[in-house]
Amino acid sequence: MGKLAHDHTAEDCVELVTIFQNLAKVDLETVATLVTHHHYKNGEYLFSAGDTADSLIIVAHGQAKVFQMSANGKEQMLRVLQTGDFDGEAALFSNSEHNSFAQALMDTDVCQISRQDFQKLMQETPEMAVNMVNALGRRISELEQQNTEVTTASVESRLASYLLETSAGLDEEIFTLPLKKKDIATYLGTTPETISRKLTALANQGMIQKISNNKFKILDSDRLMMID
Amino acid sequence: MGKLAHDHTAEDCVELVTIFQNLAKVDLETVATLVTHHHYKNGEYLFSAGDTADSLIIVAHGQAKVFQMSANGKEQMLRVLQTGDFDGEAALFSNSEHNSFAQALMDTDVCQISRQDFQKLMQETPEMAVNMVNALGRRISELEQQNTEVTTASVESRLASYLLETSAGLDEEIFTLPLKKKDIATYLGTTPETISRKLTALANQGMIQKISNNKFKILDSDRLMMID
DNA sequence: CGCGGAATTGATAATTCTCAATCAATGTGG
DNA sequence: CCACATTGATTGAGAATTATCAATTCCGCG
Repeated sequence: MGKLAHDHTAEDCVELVTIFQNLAKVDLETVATLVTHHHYKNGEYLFSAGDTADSLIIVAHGQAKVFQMSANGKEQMLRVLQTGDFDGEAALFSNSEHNSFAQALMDTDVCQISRQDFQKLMQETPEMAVNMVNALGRRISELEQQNTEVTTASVESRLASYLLETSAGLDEEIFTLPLKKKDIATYLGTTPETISRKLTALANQGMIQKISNNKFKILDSDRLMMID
Repeated sequence: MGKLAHDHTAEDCVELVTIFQNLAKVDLETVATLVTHHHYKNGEYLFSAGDTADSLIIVAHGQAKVFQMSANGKEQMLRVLQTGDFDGEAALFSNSEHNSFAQALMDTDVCQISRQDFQKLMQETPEMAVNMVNALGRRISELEQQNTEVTTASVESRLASYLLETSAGLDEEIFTLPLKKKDIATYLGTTPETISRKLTALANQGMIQKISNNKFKILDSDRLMMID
């Protein structure tokens, strides 16, 4: 019944993910038995709006975009789930449906725990609940930050922040944008055309370098931060 | 040492507040012993940026606005704490400073629990931690919703939503906006002038009625919801 | 090699901001 | 209780940013 020790994906789930950090070894083993994992190829859906939302979904490796569909059929980007990020909705509210979509942007490994198991886990492992509270708190800060930016800063400034965030934590000088311009646009609250123009503007001002369509190099991060 | 049974404010704290709901009677009594309470008059500050953030702050009665100060000295509204709402920052992250201000908008009663006590409470009362996770989850949903609106909808639409939210849950036909136009403006990501004009526009279209400067009446909530 | 989605570019329109002036409301001290 | 000061709200006119619509162009892929 138990997972094998060489089941790397299951290990990733409990090791990589912040909400499972600082847990006692026993608890980690418990978690491992409750977790199932799935693989998604680029473009496949982790879940869709209307699906029953009955489990916590954690990205063990890869990237997935989470977006909503508005009444007129337009996509609204919510966020990109990176390795270690999770989608909370399902685990938090009882018997709800997903109101958003999640789609893999590359080959992606996902861990899942059913809401029931997860709630029990929190009851039995307060450490775990505290971790969860911290993770949610961090997400709230992010969202408040993002809200402030959207209501305050110009598109050029928001785009600059986005480039800095996206490139952060990468060793590589040159980085690839995971999203299409259309998605970046709805994420930043603007249009693909404006993204195009502003990227060109930033390049002309010597702050970034366009390598290809979706590959860029940051040339002057200080100046990017100062925009607006 | 224990609180008296007639200490209404302390009771309010544990009874009104969602994160203390569904707790066993014993736990409620524990909570009551850990809580201190304070009263603030209109305009007084609950905390300021730079203050040590070492306790969870819960509004037992009244209203307070939470805002940040940008580099150039402009206020950016973050949210209005209503009765039962809390400011999490302090309780969640260790030894941090407040990066925002909270100011009472009317006579306001506040309950406080030190972070230390609150963390211990979560460890010992998993129910409590689960409540907290739920509360934070709800806040995340709100913020995501708000984000989507700001990036998607016109000012007129956002203002309409704001009016509907603000008036919701009030029996009274006529309601008073708790915030000054300046604050509503930064909250919605626009300017006081635009707020003024859009309110006039909504009134001209017969969707709302201006009673006075900050008193309004919703005439056609259906149409308000449909804007944009 | 050519098809098709994505990106770019251009021209124009719409929304919202900014700045400035005026007006209203609120509170204060004599 | 009134004149004055102060702060907030409104209105107008012009400017700026960004959206929209349309036309190419680019690029990956079968």
